[in-house]
Amino acid sequence: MCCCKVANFRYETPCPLDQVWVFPPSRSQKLPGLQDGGLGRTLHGLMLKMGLDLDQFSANALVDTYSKAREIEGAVAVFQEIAHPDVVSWNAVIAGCVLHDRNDLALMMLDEMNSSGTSPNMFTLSSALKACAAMRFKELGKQLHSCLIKRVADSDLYASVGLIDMYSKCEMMDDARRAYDSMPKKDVIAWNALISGYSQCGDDFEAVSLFSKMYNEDIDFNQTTISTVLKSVASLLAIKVCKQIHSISIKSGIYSDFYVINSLLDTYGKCNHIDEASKIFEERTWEDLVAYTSMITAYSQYGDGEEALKLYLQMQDADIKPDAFICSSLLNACAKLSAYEQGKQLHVHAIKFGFMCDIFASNSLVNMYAKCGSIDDADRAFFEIPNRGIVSWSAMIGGYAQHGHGKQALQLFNQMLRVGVPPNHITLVSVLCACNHAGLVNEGRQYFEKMEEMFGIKPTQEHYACMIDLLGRSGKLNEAVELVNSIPFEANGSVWGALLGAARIHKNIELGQKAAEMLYDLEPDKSGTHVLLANIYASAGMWENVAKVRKVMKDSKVKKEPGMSWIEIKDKVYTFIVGDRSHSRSDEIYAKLDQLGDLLSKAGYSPVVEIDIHNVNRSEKEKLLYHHSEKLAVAFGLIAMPPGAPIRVKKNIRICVDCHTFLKFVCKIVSREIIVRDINRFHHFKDGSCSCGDYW
DNA sequence: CTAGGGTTAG
Repeated sequence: MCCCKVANFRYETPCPLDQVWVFPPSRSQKLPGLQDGGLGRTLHGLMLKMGLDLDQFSANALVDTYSKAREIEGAVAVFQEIAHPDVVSWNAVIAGCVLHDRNDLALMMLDEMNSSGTSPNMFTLSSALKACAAMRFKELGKQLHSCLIKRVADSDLYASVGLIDMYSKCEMMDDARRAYDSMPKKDVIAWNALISGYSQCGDDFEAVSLFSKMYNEDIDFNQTTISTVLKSVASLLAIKVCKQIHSISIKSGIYSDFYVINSLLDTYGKCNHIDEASKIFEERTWEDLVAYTSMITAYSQYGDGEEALKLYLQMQDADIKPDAFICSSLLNACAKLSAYEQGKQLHVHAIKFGFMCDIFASNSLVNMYAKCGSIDDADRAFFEIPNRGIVSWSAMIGGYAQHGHGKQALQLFNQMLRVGVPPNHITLVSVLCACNHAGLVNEGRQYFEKMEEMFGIKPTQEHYACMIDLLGRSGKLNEAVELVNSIPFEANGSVWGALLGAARIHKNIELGQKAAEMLYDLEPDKSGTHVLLANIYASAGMWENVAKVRKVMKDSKVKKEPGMSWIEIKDKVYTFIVGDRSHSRSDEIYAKLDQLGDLLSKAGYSPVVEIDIHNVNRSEKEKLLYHHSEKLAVAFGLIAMPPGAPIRVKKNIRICVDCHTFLKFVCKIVSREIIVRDINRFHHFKDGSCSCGDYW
C-alpha cells in the first residue's frame, strides 16, 4: 500500500508510482546506476592483474565509466592506452571532460581528434557545443554549426538542442530561435532549451509566453519546463502566473520534484507572498540549502530579520552547512535590525566556516557593524579585507558618515582615490552625507561641484537631496533654493523633503508651504510632510493653519508612523512603543524611569516639549514624552544589560529634542555610553554630550 | 560502448 497525493485528493491504493506520476522522476531523483568510479577502478585493476588486454569495446566502456564517475584523470589515462582510438573512444573522453567541467580540455581534445584524422559525429558535436556554450565561445560555436550542416544531412535532436543552448548562452537569441525553428520535430527538451534561453537572456515575457503556448496547445511539458519558466515568472513578479503554475504542477503530478518545489517557493518569496512561500517551506519533506536560501532571503528582504535568523538556527539543527551567500544575507538582516549581538555571532560563524574570504560576506560584515552602531568593529572588519572593492570602501565611508565622523570619512575617501579605486555614485552620496552630518559645508560644496569633472559622475536626485540638506541645515536657504531651481531634471520627493526640513529648522513658512505642496503631489501617502508643515506653523504661532493641516491629514486618512524602538539583549530583540506596558519587566522599567527622573531634575533637566499637531495638553504631553519608546528601551537596557556595557537602541523615526536632551543627562548620570540609531544617523551619547553636536 | 534542457545568487 502506498499513499499518493494526486491533484486535490488523497487516496490509498496499491499503486506503483509510475501509474500515478504523469512524468518520470527527474534525473536528480534517479539512482546513480552503474556510474561507480570505485567499481570501474577495481575492474580495471583486475583486468590488468590477469593480464587481460582491453579490446576496443571494453576500453571505450571503461573510459565512459570513469567519465561518468567524474574521474577525468582515469578516463584520460585509459583513453591514452588505446592504440587506435575510434570515434566512440574520442566521444567518451570528450563527454567526460564536459561532464567534469573541463571544457577547455574538451575543446583541445576535439582539436586533437581532428588532427588525428577521426571525423567528429553527432555525439562529438553535441558535447563540443556544450563546451562552447559553457566557455561562451561564439565563433567556435558558429564553426561547429557550419560543420554540422556540412557533414550531416539529417537534423539531430541532441545537436539541435546543443545549438539552441550554445546560442542562448552566447546571448544570440535570434540564432537560437532559428536553430529551434529549423527542427522538423521538437521534443520537450528543445522547448525547454529555448524557454531557458529567453529566460537567461532576460526576455522573461517571451519565456512565459512560450510556456503558455505549450500549455494551451497541449504540448507535453515536464519538471524542467516548470522550474525554468518559474525563474522568469519570479523576475516578472507575476504572482497570478505563479499561482496558476502552482496548480498546474499539482494537477499534472510534478509537484514532487525538488526543483519545482524550490522554484515555487522562491517565486512566491520574490513576489512578496511570504505566507505562501513559508507554507511550501514548512510542508517540504527534505532539507536542502536552496530552500533555506530562498526563504531566508525572502525574510531578510521584506524586513523580517528575526524570522530569517530563526531559520538560520533551524538550518543548523537540520545539519545543513550554511554558505557565504546565506551569511551575507543574514548579516544584512542584522544590519537592518541593529542586532549587534546576533551579528557578532554570525561573524564568529563566518570565521569558523571560512566565509571571510568571500568579498560579499566581508562587505556585509562592515555594513553590519556600522549599522549596529559599532564603528570601531566596522573599521577593524574593513581593514581585514585583503582585496577591498568599491563596495567595501563605500560601506566604510557611509558608516563614518552615519556616525558623524566626517573627517575620517573624507580621509578614507582620499585614501581610496590614492590606491586607485574609482568612486561610484553611491560613494559620492556617502561623501556628501559625511559632509552633511559633520557640518562641512565648504567641503561638501566642492565635492558636489567637481564630482562630474573629477570622477565623471553626474549628480542624481540623491546627491542633490544631500547637498540641499547640507545647505539648508547650515542656514544657507537661498543657496538651497537656487540649487533646487538649477536641477536639470524633475526633482523628486527626497529633494523637496530636504528643503522642507530646512524650512522647518529655520522656521521659513513660505518655503515650507511651497515644499509641502510639491510633496503632497509627489508622495501623497507620506505622513511626515503634514507633520513637518504643522510644526512650522506651530512654531510661528499660526494655530489656525495647524488645525487646517490636522484636518487635511484626518480627511486623507494619512496616519503618522508610530514611533518604535528596539533593543537587543542577549539573543532577543525587544520592541517598545510609547507608553508600552506589554513587557514582563514593565514595572521595573517604569520604576527605573522614575528613579532617573528624580536624579535628572536635580541635575537640571526639564522636559522639552516640541509643539506638534496632537491635541494633547501640556502635562499629558509631558507624560507621553516621558514614556517615549526610546526612553523605555534605554531604561530596560539599564536594568537588563551587564553593568558598564554600552546601550544600543534603534528607532524608526527621528529622535525628538526631549529624548535627545534626556539621554545626554542619563549617559552622564549612569556613566554609560548610549548609542541611538534614528532614521537618519547615529547618536553616541557620552559624558553628557552627543556625537551629533546637537545638529541632526 | 559515446550526446541535449532545470532551483538560491549580493
